[in-house]
Amino acid sequence: MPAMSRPTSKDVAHEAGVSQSTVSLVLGGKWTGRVSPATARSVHEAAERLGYRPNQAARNLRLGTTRTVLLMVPTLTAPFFGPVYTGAVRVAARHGFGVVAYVWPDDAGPADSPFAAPREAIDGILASSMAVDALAEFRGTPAVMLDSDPSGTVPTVGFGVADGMRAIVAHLAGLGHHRIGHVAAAVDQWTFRARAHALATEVGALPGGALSRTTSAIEVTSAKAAATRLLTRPDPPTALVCDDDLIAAGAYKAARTLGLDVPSDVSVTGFDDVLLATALEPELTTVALPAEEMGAQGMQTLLELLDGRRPPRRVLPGVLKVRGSTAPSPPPRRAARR
Amino acid sequence: MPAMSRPTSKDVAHEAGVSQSTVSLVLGGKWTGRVSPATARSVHEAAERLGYRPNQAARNLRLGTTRTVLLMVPTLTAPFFGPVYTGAVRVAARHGFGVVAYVWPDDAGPADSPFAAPREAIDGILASSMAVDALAEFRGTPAVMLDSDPSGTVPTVGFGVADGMRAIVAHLAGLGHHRIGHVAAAVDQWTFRARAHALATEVGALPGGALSRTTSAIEVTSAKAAATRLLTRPDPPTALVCDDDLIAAGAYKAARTLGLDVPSDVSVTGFDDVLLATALEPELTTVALPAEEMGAQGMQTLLELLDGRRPPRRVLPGVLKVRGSTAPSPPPRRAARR
DNA sequence: CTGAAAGCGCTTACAG
DNA sequence: CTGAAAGCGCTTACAG
Repeated sequence: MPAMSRPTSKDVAHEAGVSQSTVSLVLGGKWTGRVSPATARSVHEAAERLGYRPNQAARNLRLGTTRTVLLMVPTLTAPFFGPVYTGAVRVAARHGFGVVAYVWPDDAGPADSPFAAPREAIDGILASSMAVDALAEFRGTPAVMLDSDPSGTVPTVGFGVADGMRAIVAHLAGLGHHRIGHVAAAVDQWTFRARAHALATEVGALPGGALSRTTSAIEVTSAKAAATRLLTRPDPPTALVCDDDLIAAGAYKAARTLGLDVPSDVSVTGFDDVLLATALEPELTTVALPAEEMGAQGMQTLLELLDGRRPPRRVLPGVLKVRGSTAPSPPPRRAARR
Repeated sequence: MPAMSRPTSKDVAHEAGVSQSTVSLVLGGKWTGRVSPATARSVHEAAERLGYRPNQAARNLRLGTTRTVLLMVPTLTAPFFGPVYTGAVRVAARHGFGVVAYVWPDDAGPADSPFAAPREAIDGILASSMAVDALAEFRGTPAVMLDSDPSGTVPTVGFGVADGMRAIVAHLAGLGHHRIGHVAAAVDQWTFRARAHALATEVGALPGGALSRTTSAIEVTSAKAAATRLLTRPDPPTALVCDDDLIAAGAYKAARTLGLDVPSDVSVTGFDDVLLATALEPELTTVALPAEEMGAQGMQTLLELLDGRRPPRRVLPGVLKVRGSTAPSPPPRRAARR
């Protein structure tokens, strides 16, 4: 045979001397009692010989389903999304679904063509940490939003972010802190707005509570600068509450550069509990967010949705991990000098 | 209209009072000069009204292409793969391709069904950090391997891993180190075998060079234990070469627990230069691997392959980043006590 | 136990 | 400028 294209089920049928239907039945595993074992074997052999693999596009078209779910995330560079994916895959696999990750928005832009391939050949969408309007162009596709604004009509799985902040403030207050600095993530996501709101509320309710606030990119250099701003104020905070573990790492650097010890001069807390949290010295007090569980429950929710059910809104509690970066508030001191 | 399924181009045609072909032409953007502007407008309006979105499966079947590439990675939890994805997307977007990430092997297992959906409805595969046989079940699909054994027949894009190790050893030797400990990653990947081999060769070529070696999972606790083993030997190394930045973080912890200062008592190096490297104190001397560039060049290579060309093998140099974790070798000392 | 036929929803020559 | 028809490669009733 000369250079030829990929074999189809027709080729297999011809090779095995049977009809296309028989090939489909056999290869689809639905042949017992309908096709003789001998025929089945010869079909398998023919398929093997030809290196046949079914065309998914045809299959999807015929079946009207892809058994594939798209996990839409704003970035794959944050350590948070790996576990989310892993959790989603775990439950998807049990139901014969595949999960594929997709970063949105991407550089391709929607202007290119209204036919953006990977976004459509799917049965459902799991969208993590996005604004609701991200789903606008997917209307009609069943979707579940993760770690996002729960006020919309789309089912969500969220974290108990406010409770997490509450736990941090309670912990800090118990150590005698009441001048708190918030190094907030300069990222326009619901979760960070919720964190800021909860923190402000909690510190406001604290006797003598004083909150200072600045924002930072989720990145060490920027976080160091931001923390430095807070720490060099006239009446500096004794504890820095950071929106993310990576920001906390920047706060450590700021403190050290200013000659302050973590935690005896200044306490630092993070959020997420990624690998970095225990790689740091001292290990970081932070709120662990069950990212993998979020992926799992998100997929669970999506599966229920695809099943025609009305899944409940789910909220996963964050867990405060007290480690070495928080300690009793030091006696009042002057502002550190740069 | 009662509860109905998703509209098709036929529905749009009917709504606009034109034929299916006209709808396809208009919505595909190939209408100028072939369809009157008025007709085109009414098609667009009808499509809008109905919330029409084309069925990708049908489109893919008809066109025989998906303009989608699968990025296969062993995990999404390692910080390395985010940039690889990002780089791949960057060049894919320029060519109208989408990129979708897929972790393999996954829990689904191949036993479930020979028809694994997401793996097939694609034009090509970018497989990162995998054994060659990972591609076995994808035979026929154009593929490029990243950071993998280059000895096979599949085109590859790799890192100059050996040169990176060479640079590390040269740097360390220049500081007077010759007793080197290798905290190797206990991961069966080509890149780590290449690192081990290069390091052994380089240290072997060093006057008085002595290499000790142990392995560790790519994870802080395991790395700490591994580094401790090396550091508590009778004639301990003065420098620890770690296969990964995260392992280096564990080495820091081991040193501190043993009362050793990094870098004055023991130098530590990493590999990769992920965010963590500069979050640590002292900042980590490591070899930066251009992960994003690998993704970009990998996609470039795949595009060439899809184009029927025979792309060259590409190698990207690692760059030694000298930071605070390496210093001149200390005078000989006794083994540290646990 | 096996085959012929229809049809999933597109796109693209081909006619007119 | 517009439409009717074929066909991409499957799967699934339906006949026999």
